[in-house]
Amino acid sequence: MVLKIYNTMSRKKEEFIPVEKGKVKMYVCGMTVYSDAHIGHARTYLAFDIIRRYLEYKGYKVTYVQNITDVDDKIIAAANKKGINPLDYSKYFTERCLKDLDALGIRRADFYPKASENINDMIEIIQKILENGYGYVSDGDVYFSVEKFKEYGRLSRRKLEEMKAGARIEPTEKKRNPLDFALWKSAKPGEPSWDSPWGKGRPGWHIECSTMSSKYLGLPFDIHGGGMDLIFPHHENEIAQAEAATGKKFVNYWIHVGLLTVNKEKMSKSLGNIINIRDAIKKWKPDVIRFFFVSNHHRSPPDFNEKALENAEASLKKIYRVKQDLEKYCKEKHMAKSDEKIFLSEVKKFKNRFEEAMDDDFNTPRAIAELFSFIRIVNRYLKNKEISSKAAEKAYSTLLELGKILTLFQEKKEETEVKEKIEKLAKKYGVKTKDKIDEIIDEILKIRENARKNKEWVKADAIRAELNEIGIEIEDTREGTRWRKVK
RNA sequence: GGGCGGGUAACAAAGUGGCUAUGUGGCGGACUGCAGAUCCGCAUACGCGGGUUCAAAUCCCGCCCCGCCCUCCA
Repeated sequence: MVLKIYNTMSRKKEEFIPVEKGKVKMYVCGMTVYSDAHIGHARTYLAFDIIRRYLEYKGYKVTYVQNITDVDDKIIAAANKKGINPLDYSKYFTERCLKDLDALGIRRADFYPKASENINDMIEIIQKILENGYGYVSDGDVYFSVEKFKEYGRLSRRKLEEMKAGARIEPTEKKRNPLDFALWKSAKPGEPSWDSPWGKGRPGWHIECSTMSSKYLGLPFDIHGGGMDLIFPHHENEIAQAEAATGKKFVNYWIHVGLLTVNKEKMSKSLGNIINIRDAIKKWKPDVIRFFFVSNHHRSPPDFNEKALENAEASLKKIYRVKQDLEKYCKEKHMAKSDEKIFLSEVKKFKNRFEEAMDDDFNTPRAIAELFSFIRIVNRYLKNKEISSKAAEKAYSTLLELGKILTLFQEKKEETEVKEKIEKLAKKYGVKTKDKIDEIIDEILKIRENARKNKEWVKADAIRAELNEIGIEIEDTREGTRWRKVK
């Protein structure tokens, strides 16, 4: 099966062919670290985490680089305001932001190069740009001359003349063309600065990505990504710089993810509606937030709102239930009632359809739809106990394998916490505590079973409610009471 | 003003020139002390107006509306 990726450069889905067979090199624009990571960051980095997971699933060896912008106007402003050294300030937030993403269950990239640690490489690239005639020095600053780069505007589909017309850019005497952008900024008091052939200063924003991506991945590399908002000017400028300096093609596939809104509004500082990851996970579990994002296609803009998250939570529960049911079924040593070839072919079919969806520009909502269709089939077979435990295991392993691509099933069970609560409950009902949680639960259910036999409904219902509270779902069936852990 | 992307049932969200998307919610049924889960079935769609076609929500044209970018931004 062929993987197709929607390439912003061509605005088409293209067959994916890596530069080097069996390997994928991807670079995603990372965070500017001056405050906590927010759910917009989460949306983007989760999307690329899943892209990376799927590429790995397809057998590619993926090298994933994400930069850290730790030298920047906003960082300097924020740090100076608090009287902290800007580099210390950004160092603090680098750790914090990465931990925020950890907390959400987003896998870390392979490399996190920092702007402040790659200044020399940036200077070299700027020198090459100057040597090749694409830039100029102006009073300690260095600028890129957009008119010299004939391809300028190709990614964002803009023409230089049109941009000038509607530009809101302040004309600067230092720039020859208002659209020229800074490669190097001369030092101002209170700013971190480095020595350069043009005097003390610091790099412009765009140059770090051109530099670090080519340094870590070589040119051209396969995938470059980021939020939609970065198409212009950031990515446009990155292309100009990298190609002007090296004469090589920069990137083969550009992937841009849709920007998140909150209650249909853009998330921005001015609206004051930025939701930090830290705050979001107080209200919603990480897996719920992840599932919400995965239910949206990466290129469309998801809207973060109460109802949508509740939906995600309910849907997720359904997935956890089959997982638990399959686990139990496998342990119960069932024999096949009839030919289970059909069931096994359904498992295979699910895998194929899932891959088909993911091969189509990483279409996670479609993959989820296939997942739910599969769940219905599994439930049907489980209900009638038609299949052997071995066949169930096949379904189970497939569910886990594919689910993990969508970042499902990665939550560590909060075993100790649950155990404590169960033990408390056991004590209440005079059940002797045992080593295994499962056994304690079984004991408690015996108490409840007795109550039910005596038609002590209040007591029986109370036990059920209490277990539910802990996350244990109770189900009375003809063959007795079953239970499962639901997060 | 220029560029880009959208408008799908109660909500969320895919997709597609004719064949059930999917999940949550709703309704009915099986099951059941109740509840829940599960299964079976049902209902509610494709912004508006034209056109092409045997057939369009899907293609074309026009219109309306929304969002994003053009300034730091994932």
